[in-house]
Amino acid sequence: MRTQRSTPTPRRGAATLQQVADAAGVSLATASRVLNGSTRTVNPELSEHVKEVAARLRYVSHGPAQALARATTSLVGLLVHDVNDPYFSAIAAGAMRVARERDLLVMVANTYRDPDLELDYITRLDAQRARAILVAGSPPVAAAPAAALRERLVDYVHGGGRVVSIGDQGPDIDAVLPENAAGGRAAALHLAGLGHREIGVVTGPAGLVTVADRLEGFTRGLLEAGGDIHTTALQGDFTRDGGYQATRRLLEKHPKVTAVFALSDLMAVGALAALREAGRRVPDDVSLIGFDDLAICADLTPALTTVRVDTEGMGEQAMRMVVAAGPEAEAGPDADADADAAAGTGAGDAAGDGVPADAAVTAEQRTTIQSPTELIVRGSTGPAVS
Amino acid sequence: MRTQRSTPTPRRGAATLQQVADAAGVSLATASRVLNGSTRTVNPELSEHVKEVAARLRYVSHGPAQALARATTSLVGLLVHDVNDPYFSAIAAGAMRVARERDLLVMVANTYRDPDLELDYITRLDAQRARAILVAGSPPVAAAPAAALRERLVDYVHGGGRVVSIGDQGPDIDAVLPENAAGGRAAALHLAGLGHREIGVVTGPAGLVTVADRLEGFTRGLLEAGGDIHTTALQGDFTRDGGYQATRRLLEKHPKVTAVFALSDLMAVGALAALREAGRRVPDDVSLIGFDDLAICADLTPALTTVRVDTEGMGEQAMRMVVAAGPEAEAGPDADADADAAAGTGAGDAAGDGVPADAAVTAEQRTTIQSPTELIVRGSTGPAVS
DNA sequence: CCGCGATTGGAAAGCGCTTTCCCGCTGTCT
DNA sequence: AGACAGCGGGAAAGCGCTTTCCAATCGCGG
Repeated sequence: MRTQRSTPTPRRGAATLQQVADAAGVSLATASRVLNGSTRTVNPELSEHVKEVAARLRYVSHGPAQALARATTSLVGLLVHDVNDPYFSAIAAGAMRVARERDLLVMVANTYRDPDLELDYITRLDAQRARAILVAGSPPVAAAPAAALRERLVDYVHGGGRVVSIGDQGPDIDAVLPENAAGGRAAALHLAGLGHREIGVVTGPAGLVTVADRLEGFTRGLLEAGGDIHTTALQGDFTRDGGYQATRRLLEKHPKVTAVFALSDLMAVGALAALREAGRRVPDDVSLIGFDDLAICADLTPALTTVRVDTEGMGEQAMRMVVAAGPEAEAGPDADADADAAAGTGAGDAAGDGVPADAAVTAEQRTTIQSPTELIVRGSTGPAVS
Repeated sequence: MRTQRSTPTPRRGAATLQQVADAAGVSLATASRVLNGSTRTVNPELSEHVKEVAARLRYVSHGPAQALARATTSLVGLLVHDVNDPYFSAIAAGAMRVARERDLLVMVANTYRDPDLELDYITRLDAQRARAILVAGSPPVAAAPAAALRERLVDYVHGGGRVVSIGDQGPDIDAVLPENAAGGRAAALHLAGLGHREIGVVTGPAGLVTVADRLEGFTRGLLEAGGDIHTTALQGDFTRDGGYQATRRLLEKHPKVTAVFALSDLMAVGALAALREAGRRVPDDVSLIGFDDLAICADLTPALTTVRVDTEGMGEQAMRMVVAAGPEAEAGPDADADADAAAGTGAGDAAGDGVPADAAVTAEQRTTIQSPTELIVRGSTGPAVS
């Protein structure tokens, strides 16, 4: 019961290449060459004719079929904890800008920080044969899920995919890394410089690499600053409400703090609310400093002093890495020569007891890019008063 | 290694169903039935065995191939002006939640309000055979591009796709519509009730349906409230900076305003900055009211009075509509019996002359859902002082 | 004038998977 | 008992497109 090759089936909807070819009186091969790039050349007139016919028939290429035949797609996946969090939406925006330039479509997956969901999404993206996957945000806190994630990603890479993470996912995964430690250090020096000696730290879940790094830098900065500085750390969710709650507890437990360092701006927003609620004026009674420099920071009252992270830029970088690695050959080992120039952080600091090595390229030959952070002083920090 | 000589091609990367079938000693058909749902049943033991083999071989189904064979995908597109705008990221988050429930992957396209980009993205999504497309945000301001967009969408629908817009895209497109007019009216009544008689309106680009609707409701509300109220409208981009600029101009041109209505919260944030800069205290000197109820509103100083729009809910609704229409019943004209049950809107409509009919289903049989808005009174509005 | 490489169009072999038939078995109904 | 549904498994025909090969055709030098 098979119809001849004239017109297979007038399926509902789009015209097929075959139909275009028939209508134009050329072969399938020629139509394909005309309509979807090819190395082969086609007679200009013929080509024009085919294009006209295609337009008339409203032909739209069939992505899945192309993907099958070409063994590659133009889809990339983006894993974020929550698109609705400005930190991640900025990354997404950056990534999408580059994707657009490269004619890629990006599938965004909201993981809600659920490790199972992350794994599941990776599989789904893999199933779609996404050309690459961008992973934004810290890995799961628990060791087991984090390892599972890494393993799954490595698998995907072995399967021919590319992965770049924004934030560290471990030694196997290429990454663009915000200089969280440097930023934390800058925050510490700023606060110490203002004379604060009783500092509250509103942190996110211990175990989040982002949290650990920022904290580590902060601690180091405090040490560097010298003086007798006392800190109290309280932990909350890495959200506005987490910051609010943690700050409330902080004030209860340790009412004498003259400064609060919130490990993210979102938390700082919550902290600000808690501070205000407790009757503390910012920055007169208590200074507040955040981290990330979300767009809203400048419009808070007082404007929030914070550490700027180039979120959008990181998204762009990550997407660029992911696509650059297409036909390109491996770059030489000198490619990272620029990284260290950035900040005078701890270039030669071998002191490290707690200091994690900040090598730009590990033995495994993974590629990483540092994204600088910068202290932005606004109105929420001021001299300490006791 | 584990490669059998019987397998077609040990391609780089993933195992194919064929390889799994061979390794499990069953036919391709059986493997398919086991691993990817089917109506047909398979012997439990055999099934288990195939699954084991598949797991061992790390088989991951090939989406594009499935799409080709099944003539349908599990991809849906989401068109937004800018993911980085909290209004849209909230919609995206809502849509993704539902997508996740339905095992759909969503491809997000950032259009930057560029009509050409929108068209292009629709084509690209169509090419991927996206099962549906969600369009968020007002259509282009200019008539021609707007019409082109609509036409392209209708085309896509005729090709078998589903489209739902969030915000009105014209009479051909199913939509979930925020009750912008009602919200505008509520804002007007609130302000009028507080005694304001000189009101500044900070609007977005004339022509944006969203802007027009909110404005229309506002004007109507003012009329309803009666009294001798004077308004001055200034226009800016639909962004924070647009609000800032417009407000500056407003204050220059009309310094006596005692209240400002910003047509979006983002604009209100800018307005707040401009007001503060001009030395006006909010709400003592000037009341300020926004629209949308972004998460940040409550944390501004003063907390922003605004009209709540259930952005995330709209995203969910839209995605639900898009997938609900799955079975593709088509059926006779009786199939829609359920629709009207939703709201007691205008069962016996007929009435309207000037009033835009808010029928749930137009003659064209498109489906729309209203998403209610709600006035949220916070600290940025207060009694008028003269 | 003929042979030869260069072009350019077409036929056809897949890409990996779904699904329709078809076939051999059992179990059941007369 | 014989016929017949019902069930579980396999062979094979595509889905729409890319990409080898092949086969003409054309231009030219010998």
